[in-house]
Amino acid sequence: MMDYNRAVRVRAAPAPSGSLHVGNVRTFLYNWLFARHTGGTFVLRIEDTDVSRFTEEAYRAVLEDLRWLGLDWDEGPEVGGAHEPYRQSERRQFYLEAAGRLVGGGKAYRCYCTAGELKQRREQAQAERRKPGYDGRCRRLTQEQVAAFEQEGRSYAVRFQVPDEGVLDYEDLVVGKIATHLDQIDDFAIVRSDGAPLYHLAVVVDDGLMEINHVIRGDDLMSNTPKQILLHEALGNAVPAFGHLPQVLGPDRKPLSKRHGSTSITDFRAGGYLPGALINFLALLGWGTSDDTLLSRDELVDRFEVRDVHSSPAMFDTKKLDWMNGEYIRMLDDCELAELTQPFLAAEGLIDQPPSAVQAQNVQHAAPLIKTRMRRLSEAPGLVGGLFTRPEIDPAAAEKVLSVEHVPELLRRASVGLAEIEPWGKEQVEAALRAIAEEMGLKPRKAFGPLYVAVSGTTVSAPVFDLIALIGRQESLERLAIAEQLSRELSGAVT
RNA sequence: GCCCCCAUCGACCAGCGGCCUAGGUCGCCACCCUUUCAAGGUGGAAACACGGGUUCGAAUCCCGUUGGGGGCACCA
Repeated sequence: MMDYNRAVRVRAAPAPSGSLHVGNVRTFLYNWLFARHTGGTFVLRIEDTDVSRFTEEAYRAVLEDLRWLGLDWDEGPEVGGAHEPYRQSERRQFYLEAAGRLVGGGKAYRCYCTAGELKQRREQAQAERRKPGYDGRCRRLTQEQVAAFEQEGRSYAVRFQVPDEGVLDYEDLVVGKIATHLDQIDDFAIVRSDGAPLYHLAVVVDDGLMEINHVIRGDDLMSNTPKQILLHEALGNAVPAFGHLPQVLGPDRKPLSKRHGSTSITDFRAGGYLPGALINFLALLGWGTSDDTLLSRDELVDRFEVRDVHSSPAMFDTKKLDWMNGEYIRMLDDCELAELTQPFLAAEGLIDQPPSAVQAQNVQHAAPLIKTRMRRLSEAPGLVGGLFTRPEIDPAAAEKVLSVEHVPELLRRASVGLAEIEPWGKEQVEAALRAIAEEMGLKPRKAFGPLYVAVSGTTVSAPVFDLIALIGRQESLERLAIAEQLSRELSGAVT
């Protein structure tokens, strides 16, 4: 079927506009999987030709995101390679040289139309229901007209001359056979009138120079492909194979974008997602096998085939990601989980950064208690916050649980019971409290609910016997006292 | 307006002409377990967009319709 006798060379080509968007990450991931699966080379190239739009900070964010995700590149910024540099802003000479060759060879020409003229003609064309692209007028300029423009010092852009008719077709790696009528494509600009090389030129020159032989990218770029094939041919490059990935959709079935909320890697990281889970999830968006859904990086690499990638768009389903992230959290051992949880506790001010020895110890104890209860690391503070600081009692929980008639009595007895325990430990705490529940003839649910509120401030948290044991006798008794007081007020008022 | 792409449960994936009374996973519902909440276990509801062909036979191939998306820049 598909023949990879050439060593595969693919690239990720982000425009550095800050933390990466998950949609782009999926594209990069597929390239990466393809390279790793075939033993090929994964190149990272930064597409920052439009210098005014991009910052150094955004550039670093991109590298940082890729590293966090574990998508390592074989050639590119900071690792080097045979085709340096890997930032387009530093490769201008190559583009200009290529543009010169194209003009010299009669494959491209100077266009003296101004932005204003172009805009006006475009609008007129649209008004007349004609296609809005460039009309090719500067192609037919006479010697005299050119001389006149040059005389008045008018600046020019460089346009690629596209054949007026004919059909260009290619076999798309994921979509299949694609045919384009060349009359649909107008003479597109490859160098701006201020001398800045444009996207199409830069991409084609770089893909040629870097010997990229498989271009896998979003299908929003699909209609660019004929243009780029034409450019490759004009430049004498080996034309790479192209594959176009469908968009990742938001819950409203529109392409996923900022307005859907958190879509950048930074957001997911801050939201408590693990890179492995995100990778696993993204890989399955548009590609998959029937049997397994939890796939390690190696398994993904092993099974991934570009030809199995879907040509239909997929929706980004946060629910499934959350579930999967929970699965990945459960695969962590307690030490790893404690380590990963620390920043989230610190962010809530529950522990110091770095944590004190006691705090670190407590986080370690907390890990097994929260492991099965979390889908995202950011949920840790809500589950075990009470371990580090005395929580506010949630009014709703108090109203619901503490206002019940038997509760003051229950909490008082619990205090007495806990005061007498010797030695202090989880088993003893549990035994004592269960004994009290039995004495009072209370079902576990009724008996322990108020304890949760007293200790955690809410009815939802890590198991309460563990919490009490970890918090210690002194602090536990104080919290019980506070809750008992509140309970007296509430139950008195209510009944 | 013109060009291009897409179409299986709510979602993701399996299905490559008979094994499909359409399978798995998430989510949802119910039950079990249970100190809350989870996790775990068991079971359940839930889809081939529509219309024509081709074929002995179509979710699978072809053509239309409808619906969705993308593109038509001196952005990338």
